[in-house]
Amino acid sequence: MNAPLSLAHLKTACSTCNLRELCLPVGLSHEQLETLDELVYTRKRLKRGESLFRSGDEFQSLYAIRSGFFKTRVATSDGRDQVSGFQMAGELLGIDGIGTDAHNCDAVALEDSEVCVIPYSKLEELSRKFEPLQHHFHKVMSREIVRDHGVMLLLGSMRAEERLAAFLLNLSQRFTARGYSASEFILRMTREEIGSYLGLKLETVSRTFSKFQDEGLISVQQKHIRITDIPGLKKLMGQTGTASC
Amino acid sequence: MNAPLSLAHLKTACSTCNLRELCLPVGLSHEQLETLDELVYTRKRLKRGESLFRSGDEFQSLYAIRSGFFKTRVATSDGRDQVSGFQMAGELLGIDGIGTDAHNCDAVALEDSEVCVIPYSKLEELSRKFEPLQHHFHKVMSREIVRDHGVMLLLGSMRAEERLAAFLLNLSQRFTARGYSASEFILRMTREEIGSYLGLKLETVSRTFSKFQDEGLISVQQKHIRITDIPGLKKLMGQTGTASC
DNA sequence: AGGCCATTTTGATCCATGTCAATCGGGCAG
DNA sequence: CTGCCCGATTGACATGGATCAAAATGGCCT
Repeated sequence: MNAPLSLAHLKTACSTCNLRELCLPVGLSHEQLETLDELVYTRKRLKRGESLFRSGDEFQSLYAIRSGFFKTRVATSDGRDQVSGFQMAGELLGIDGIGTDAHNCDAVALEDSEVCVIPYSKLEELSRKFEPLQHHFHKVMSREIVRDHGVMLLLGSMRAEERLAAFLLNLSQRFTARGYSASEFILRMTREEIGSYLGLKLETVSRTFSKFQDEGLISVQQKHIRITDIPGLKKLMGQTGTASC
Repeated sequence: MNAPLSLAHLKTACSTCNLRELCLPVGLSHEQLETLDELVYTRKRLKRGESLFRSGDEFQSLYAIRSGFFKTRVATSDGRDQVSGFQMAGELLGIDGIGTDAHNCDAVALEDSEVCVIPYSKLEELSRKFEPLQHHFHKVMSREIVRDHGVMLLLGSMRAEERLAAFLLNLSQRFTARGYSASEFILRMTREEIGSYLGLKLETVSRTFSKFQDEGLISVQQKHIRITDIPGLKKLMGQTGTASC
């Protein structure tokens, strides 16, 4: 009776999660990590297409992605909307809700996914007791702001080709950080969602992918992407590129 | 000898600052406020055109604007840059630096200004002891993220007229919150800076202002703006507009 | 007070991307 | 296995905003 219980505990523990180097616990010692384990009571599974939360929902928890892929989407009052980000394993969803106690965007699973539910009040409580957690949480929020500034830069001053190149390189880098191939991956989102994120129409995204292919930079087949010339893509966006996006 | 000292203290105290309803102390009781007073040791004055910090500078402190007007500016590695925001009294500068321990943008005074220097380590320390401060600081960061999403929406899906309308309405609202006129104000930034922020060229900004004037929505004379038809501007951006920008 | 230079305004033209439309292709349900 | 349907591709054309250019305005420094 003891063994199964501790096993169950093990399954939801940050201290044994293989994403701990990417997620909230990053940089904490093993002992510190165990303190964190009390943070996550529940997990939640979502099927492709399901929403984790929607704009207007009461804010209660943050969510750490354990597996899967999400998009977040913001909307204007007149019905237009736009993808504000794509999130993968180890990344945090829901921060937008803290400021107003209600979520300000929709988070939608783009494939079957699983998230760890982090009650926000608990996170605040723990991070008051526990300096490294506080510090790291602040860093996560700050980096989100810096990332957003990168997207603003992209939307405000880059041409379609540069936007797509930046987008692909960013995905590549994030896949690399997760131990996947830097040059070959499956796009979980549609051309329309990419376009929405990058401030382009889906036709422009499609055409630009084709153009990259003609130029030997990538090979595309529907959602399957292989980057064949990473330096070439980087050059396209004016050297080494921005840190974020 | 005692009196001058306490007077000097009074001058830098959050508890007596007339911006306390807009700044970090918002929503705190008077007693709680006095705890906050130990946060701000120094103020700093800047002349128009001076930088408060630059991208790459070591991150040490946040800055609360006491008076004046700032822009922040992010840059790509290939030299392009873009205004990422305009900040006025009561708003916080420097949050971008937390994530990497270095600033990621430049903050430039657009008029002679004064800021309160908030040592970040002190803020973390105090907000561990002091729950309402922690909570409010998190809210400030979260709202910054939501604001950025609003700008992304604007850059990604609005036309020039809508962007300008949103920009003017946002300024109007923020001036109102500070007790100034909602309909009449001085633009502290140039057309080029407005254009940079909104992803437009300065000529487009100028033309669109002229168009608004022809349509009776505003009257412009160089940097002096008077909004004569607020509902008209709102209608232009598809009803009541986004919360942020 | 005067003059200079930055900023703004306005005009003419161009081009990147949007729009509209048709076809194609692959994955999934039955 | 087959057909259907959603998403992707490609083409033709339209257009909003960029670009290039010139003139006007006003703030600021001497």
